[in-house]
Amino acid sequence: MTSSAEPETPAEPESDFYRRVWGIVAEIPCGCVTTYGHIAESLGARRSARMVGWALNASSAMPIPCHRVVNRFGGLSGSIHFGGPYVMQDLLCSEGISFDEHGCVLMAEHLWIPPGAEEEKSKEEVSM
DNA sequence: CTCCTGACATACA
DNA sequence: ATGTATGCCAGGA
Repeated sequence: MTSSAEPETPAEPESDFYRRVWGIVAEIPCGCVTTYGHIAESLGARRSARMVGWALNASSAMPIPCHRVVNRFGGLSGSIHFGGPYVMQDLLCSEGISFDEHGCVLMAEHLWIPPGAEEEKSKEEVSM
């Protein structure tokens, strides 16, 4: 290797923010789903929940289970960009995830919280 | 170069 | 409780 070649980062395709999102989404266990807010919160930017969605948009060419990322309502938001919400339902269904009458994921049964987000929260109840 | 939109969430009125 | 407005950052027109 050339001595002046960086070990990595030949050219950051996207912001580190994106990679962070992909890292978390990629950590989502099978049969579980997470929400934009929780991902953003684990990143320390709960206000940037939008950016999380953008990161997923850029992850179209990445091994990121976007179908495991749902909105606060448990609805498959990214399903639209996948070419069909039914495609995702079948995908999630194959992972053992169930849906309700509205076609939303049963977050109460499959909601997964990324590591770090749990520590950040619980700050409003501590002031007891 | 500038403005708006965009796969959401939260806060305030 | 509902609705409107804003925030985040980046990409597209």
